[in-house]
Amino acid sequence: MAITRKPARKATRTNDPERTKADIIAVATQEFSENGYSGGRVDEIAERTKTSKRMIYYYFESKDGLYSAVLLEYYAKLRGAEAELRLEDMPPLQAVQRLVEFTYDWHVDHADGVRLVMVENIHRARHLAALPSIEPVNSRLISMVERILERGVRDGVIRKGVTAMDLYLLIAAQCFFTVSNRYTIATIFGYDMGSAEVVGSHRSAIIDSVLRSIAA
Amino acid sequence: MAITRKPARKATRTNDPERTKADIIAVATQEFSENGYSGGRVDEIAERTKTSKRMIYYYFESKDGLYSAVLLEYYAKLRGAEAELRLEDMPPLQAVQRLVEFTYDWHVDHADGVRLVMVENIHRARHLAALPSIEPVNSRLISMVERILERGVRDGVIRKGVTAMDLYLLIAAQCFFTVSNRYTIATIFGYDMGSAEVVGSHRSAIIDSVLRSIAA
DNA sequence: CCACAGATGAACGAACTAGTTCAATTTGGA
DNA sequence: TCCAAATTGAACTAGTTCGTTCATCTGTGG
Repeated sequence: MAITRKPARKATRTNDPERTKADIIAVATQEFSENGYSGGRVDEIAERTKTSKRMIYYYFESKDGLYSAVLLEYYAKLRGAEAELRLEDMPPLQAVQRLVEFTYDWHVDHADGVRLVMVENIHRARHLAALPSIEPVNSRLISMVERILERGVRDGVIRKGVTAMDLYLLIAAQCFFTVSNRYTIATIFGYDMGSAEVVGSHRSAIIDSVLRSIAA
Repeated sequence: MAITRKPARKATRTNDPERTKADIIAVATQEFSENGYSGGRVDEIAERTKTSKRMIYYYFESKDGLYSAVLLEYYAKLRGAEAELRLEDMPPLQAVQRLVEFTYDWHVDHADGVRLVMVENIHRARHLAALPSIEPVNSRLISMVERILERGVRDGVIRKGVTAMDLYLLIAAQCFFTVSNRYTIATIFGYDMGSAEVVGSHRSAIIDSVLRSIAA
């Protein structure tokens, strides 16, 4: 009798822990990226959630635990997106260009994630360091870039002496900065890196710069 | 009798408002850059200062006012350092290289300032925007870069089509990111951008990349 | 030499915030 | 059907934090 007690209603309206957890994390991501870790309010998160503060502590134990869950979720999403890029199958220069395009678009589309990473750096990556299995997964990206560089050098289209880390930092710095420092740049120079025209021209400028930097 | 009452002692030991203010700002800079705006504790600043909390509110009115003063001080220092660069007198490419070197070294040496700018961006430059006379002063830097580019194009050593903003962002992004994301990069990739060897090689890599990007 | 404005210190309070307590409800298995 | 475990809600608390109050001190102009 338990199965079809209220067939007209939804099958499971209450007691949906996964959905509840996901909802909490989504709201918390917004709150922490907007106000930082210390500035983020648990009560505020609770209020904007479909559930209550009690649930936050039930599932995540503490503010710290919730914040860590938010970070983990963010990096999991990023890893997932990167994994879908099949750069190994492309010609070296095209692979690099694709990586720049992806990285640029991804940062622009995930401003809250960028802010989260800023917050985490202010805290000296304290929470991130406590998370299990972060380094090995992301090191795959570096070896992927390494293989692209090797192929490029062999084909004579990429110059020797460029390390994978150099190239990755070159790309990441440009893409990250575009989003991370958007507001101070806009205030100081009156230059809005988020406006439609700038996004277009700046994106090409970065691609151009990266390709020129590694060209044979 | 007032002038030489205690010649053996210091002339003015107490009641030195300028010194007190400077002391407060120095301590506050550390506190805010370490813990963010919300995470920064006024009581903690007061305790580490030679003076008391009462003085903080006496001179700066509020936590907000103190934070704004810290920001203003930081940008004043940066402006001062930039003004001392006499790039106009140098050959174009040498001027660009000098600007990169200066910007890199300056960010590495002012990690607390970099953190402050991150904090300000998380708050969408709210405090910076409220500060008077920020934009005009810093726009001078852009026109300086513009003149270098013009000379470079005229001399045939810099390619056409590079805007001053593109070049400045290229430089600033690399130098800023090196310091701003040091901790997450170290945690995720096991690559310490603050270590002695990396600082050397990474600095050259950035100079190289910038020069290649603008070369004719 | 003295009054007065500027500068300073200690203690206090009102508001906020992370985390808890106590109790109720729902679910699924025996 | 019934019980134990999972899930949820409302009110509460202990500790913190910004900002203030009240009283005092310091240097200088008249």
